[in-house]
Formats: sequence, C-alpha cells, structure tokens
Amino acid sequence: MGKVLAEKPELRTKAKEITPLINRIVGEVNTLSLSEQKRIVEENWPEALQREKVEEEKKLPPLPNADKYPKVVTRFSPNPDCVLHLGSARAIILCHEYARMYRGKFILRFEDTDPKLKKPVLEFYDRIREDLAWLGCIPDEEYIQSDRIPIYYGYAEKLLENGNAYVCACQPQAFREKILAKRPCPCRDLPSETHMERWRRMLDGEYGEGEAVVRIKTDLQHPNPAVRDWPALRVIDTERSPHPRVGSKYRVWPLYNFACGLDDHLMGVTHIIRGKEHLTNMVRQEYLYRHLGWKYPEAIHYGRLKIVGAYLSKSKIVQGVREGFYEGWDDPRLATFVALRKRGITPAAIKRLIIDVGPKTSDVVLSWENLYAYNRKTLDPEVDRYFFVSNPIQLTVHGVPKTFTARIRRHPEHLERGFREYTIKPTEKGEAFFWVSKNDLKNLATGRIIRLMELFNVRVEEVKAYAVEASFLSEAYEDAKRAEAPLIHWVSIGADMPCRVVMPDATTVEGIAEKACESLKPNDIAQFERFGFVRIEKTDGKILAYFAHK
RNA sequence: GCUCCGGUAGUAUAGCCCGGUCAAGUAUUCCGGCCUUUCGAGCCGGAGACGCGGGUUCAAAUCCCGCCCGGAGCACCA
Repeated sequence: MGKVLAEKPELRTKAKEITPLINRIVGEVNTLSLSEQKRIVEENWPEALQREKVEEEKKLPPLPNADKYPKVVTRFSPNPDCVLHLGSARAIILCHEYARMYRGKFILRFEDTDPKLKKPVLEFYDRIREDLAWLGCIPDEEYIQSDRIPIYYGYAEKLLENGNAYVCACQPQAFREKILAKRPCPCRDLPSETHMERWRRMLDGEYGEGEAVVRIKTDLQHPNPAVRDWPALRVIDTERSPHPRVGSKYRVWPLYNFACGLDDHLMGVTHIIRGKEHLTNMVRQEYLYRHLGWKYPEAIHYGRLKIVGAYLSKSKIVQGVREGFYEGWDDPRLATFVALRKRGITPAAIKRLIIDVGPKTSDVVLSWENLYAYNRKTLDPEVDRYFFVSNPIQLTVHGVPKTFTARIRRHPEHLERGFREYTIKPTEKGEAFFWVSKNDLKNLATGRIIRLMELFNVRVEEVKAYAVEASFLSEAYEDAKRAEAPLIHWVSIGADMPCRVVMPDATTVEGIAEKACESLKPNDIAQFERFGFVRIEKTDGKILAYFAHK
C-alpha cells in the first residue's frame, strides 16, 4: 500500500478507494505458496529480485548555514589543566573535520583564565599540542587567553561606559537573594561614572577577592536565574595564586563567558561545537553579543560521551595520577589519548568512531568493542604477525623423524613482507621441544590430535601440570584438516625470547615470543596470533608490549 | 525544586523537520555455514530495536497530548 502510493503520488487523494483493491490483491497473492510467488516474480520482473549493495563511508551531516560564511572557522578550546582524553575527542575531531570539510580554519585556543580553582599547568600546553598532532588535528592558528587580558579589559571598559555592565560590590549571598527575586542589586543602577571608578579600583588592587565583580546586564526577568546579570570579570589574588604563564601580572581575570564570548567573535569563529553543558552559556553570551552589536555564531551542542568502565573526568584522572594510583598519564586503564596511543589504538579508529557517533545532542555510552572493531579494521592489513605464547608450558614431541623448517609468512596476504624461519632439528632420541600456551590445554587432552601451525601434526600422549608429551604423527596439513585437529601456535625452545604484555586493566601476562620478534622496534604494532594486537614498548632483550584488543 | 535537552536491537548510528518505496537501513556484537595453516580477515545466512499510553489520519518511528525514564545547567569553574 505504502509502496504503491510512494511510487504513484497522484493516487494519494484516492487512497480510500484503492485500499480495498490492494487488500484483495495482496490476499490473492498470499494464497499462493512462497515458491509459486517467487516463480511468478522471476518470470515477469526479474529485476525486482536484484538487491544492490552500496557501502559508503559514513559522513558528517552538513553544518548549518555553512554557505552564509565566506570561510568556516571552528575552534577547540581546552583548559590546560589535564591531558586530553576520549571525552574531548568529540570536540576536537568534529571541529577539525568540519574545518577540513569546508576548507575552513581550525583554531586551538587555550582557555587558561582561572589561576585559582582550575589552575592551568605549564606541562599541559605542550601535551595538548602533542595530543592534537597525534590525532592528526593540527590547528591552523593558536591563541592563549592569558596573553589577551588587555583585550578583555578594553571591552569591559566599553561595556561599563555604555551602561551594559556594572561593577557589583555586593556580598555574593546578598546578590543571590536579589537576583532570585528578580530584583536589581543596589549597584546595578548606579551611574556609569561610579562603575568606571570602581573598575579603576579593581585594577589598582583596592578590592580583594570576592569584593567586586563586573557583571553583564541581561534580563532580570529571565526564567533561568543563572542567566540574570552574569559575572564577567573577578578579582584573583595572584600573589597567592600566580598564573603559571603570566604570574601575578593581572589581578582581574575574565570568566569563561566573557573571554570565550569575546574571543569567538574576535577570532571569527563561525561554528561553535561544544558539549551541551554550555547551552546556558550560549544564552548568557547572546546578551553580550547584543550589547556589542555582534551576531552570535552557529552553535552545535553535542551530548556527553562516555565509554564503559573508564573515568573521563579530568579531576579523577589528575587525582589518580598525582596520588600514584595510576602509573602516569598513559596508564592503560585510562582513556587518555596517550594511554590509547600506548596500547596501539590508532587515531584513524578514534576518528571513525567519533564521525560514526556524529554531533547529535543525546548522550552516548560507547562500548570498547566499537573502538576495537575500527582499530582492528585499520590494523589487520597493516601489521605483521608473530607467535607469542602466554603462560607457557613445555611440549615435548617424540619420534620426530627428520629436521623440519617452518617458513611462516609475516602476513598471509603480503608475501613481500617476508618470513619467519625456524629449523626444528630433533635430538638423537628424536625429540623436539616447544613452548605452547597453557590456555590451549583444553585442546591437549590425551589422545587428541593437534597441529602446530605451519609445522606438523602430533598426538597428545600425556598431560602433566606443566608439561605435555606428544608423539609425531604426520606433516601434511591435509591430515590435520581431515582430523579436524585444532591449530595451535608454538615457539621452538631455543628460538625464543621473553615477553611481557600489559593488559588494559594494568595486569601483566608473562610469556615467550618467537625469536623473530627481535626485529620489532618500540612503537611497532603487531598481531600476536590467537592472542591479540599489541604495541611494542621496549625490546632490549625482553619485549614489553601493551595489549590493544583481540 | 527551577530552566533546558534527549529516548530506534547489547553498543553506536540512519530515518523524524516535509506521515506512505519502513513488515525500519548500516556498523559492531552474538550464533551458524563457507573459505583460510589464527580463535584474525573475507564471504554467506541468522538473532536482535521505534520508552509507555492515548489522539489525528485511509496510513504514524515520523504530527499532537499525557506519562515514564535518562542527561545537562542552576559558581566571582571551564
């Protein structure tokens, strides 16, 4: 029914007449058997059974009103008080991606205007730049708000002169009561000369912390009390709380809405992309823009992003690292970019995940599986494969008739990457020794036939606590296939090297890797077959690796 | 409490503005099969969702109303 109307919209007005007709025909068709129906369709409309497949890379929805601006400008504006983590990924990647999509500009702006409560830390300015570079989101321009204080002062004075702002010297509590009652505080209607005078005194240090604040006039009747006459600049005792970059040079510091509001316009930002916790801030800043005769940029407020089991709260991360609960900013339990990088999670995977999630306003709780799936897809064709035996136990094979040479491809689809080669030479008694994983013990029951991958087939004769005895069976892979023997990986004793893998929960797995892992370098990512993807951290004699995922 | 948002399979997303090719598409996950010297990848098949209740309409994931649930904001933080 719907299909008919969709294809022939001119029939819609006659919907009532058509309904019984269609019902009758559908009824008739349904009396036929399924195969009968299929046959008729094949005879008359064979093309109807063709299903086409179109798979395309997911793209971002278009930016609102992008064509109204000569150049799209976005910005990412972190407070340098922590390293960046997955929670920031949405802002960064969306801003950067949209800027690229429209051949616009992507700005990095450090919002370091609170030397007291959210004190910036010098090391993070660079760490944030590094995180961005790793993600491939290099800013076109960079600003630091603590360098721009005089600019903010200039606008403050202008607003004070015009009577669009005032210096409020009320006790915070007294002001609160007034504003909640939708009444002006005593300072609000004082002449602007008085406010200019008070402003001087703020700058001269005659007011202590909390004694005076510049407020932007809004609407006292506004339904949301948080919007009414919001604070724009306050006094901070920078002798006691010096700013890490400019020390105690300034005593009056702008607040978020003032600095951010001014800068977005001053830097020509056309599209603000930030979390929805800033929704009220947009309402507040719109008053500032009105006073200044500016047009507010387009704003997109996306929802919060979480990932199961990981803290994405800066304060928790900072606290955990400072107290030594975490090994550092790159502790594998953390969802910071440095931690993800250490584990071998690629920027490409993060980017695809964020684009997949898009800019919508509802909150999302991501599952790691989604990230892993993208990462696996990126890594699988790229990285080489090796054997790593976790929880090793010794396997002795008896009756090995000759010397075998195993040549194993580094990657099954890329022969040009070469081989790992091992010569298995039996002792005089015909024995050969291997490391195999205790995890495969379930396959090692007595009498069971198993195949050592790319080598030969054996029959398990005896399983002891930390050793397995087996006898040589045959070489041909086909035998193993016929017997439906499990394929397990192995490391030849003597052609091995120790290896430790740090898991995402910071526990470690001890094991033995094949000798060919010598060619791995720090930062390489490898696939340990039947174990998972790992990033190599250290290789001096003993390998240290971090586990990404299966 | 007040002021705003939001709710499609386990997870994420498309569709909603402009009702009908939606008995809801895609990715991942899980389960089977094929292929393959990995439990990986690939291919094929299957499982699994419109928060609830009313209304409007020939027709509702889509429009309207009520409810439920979730989130954010309510700082001299960003």
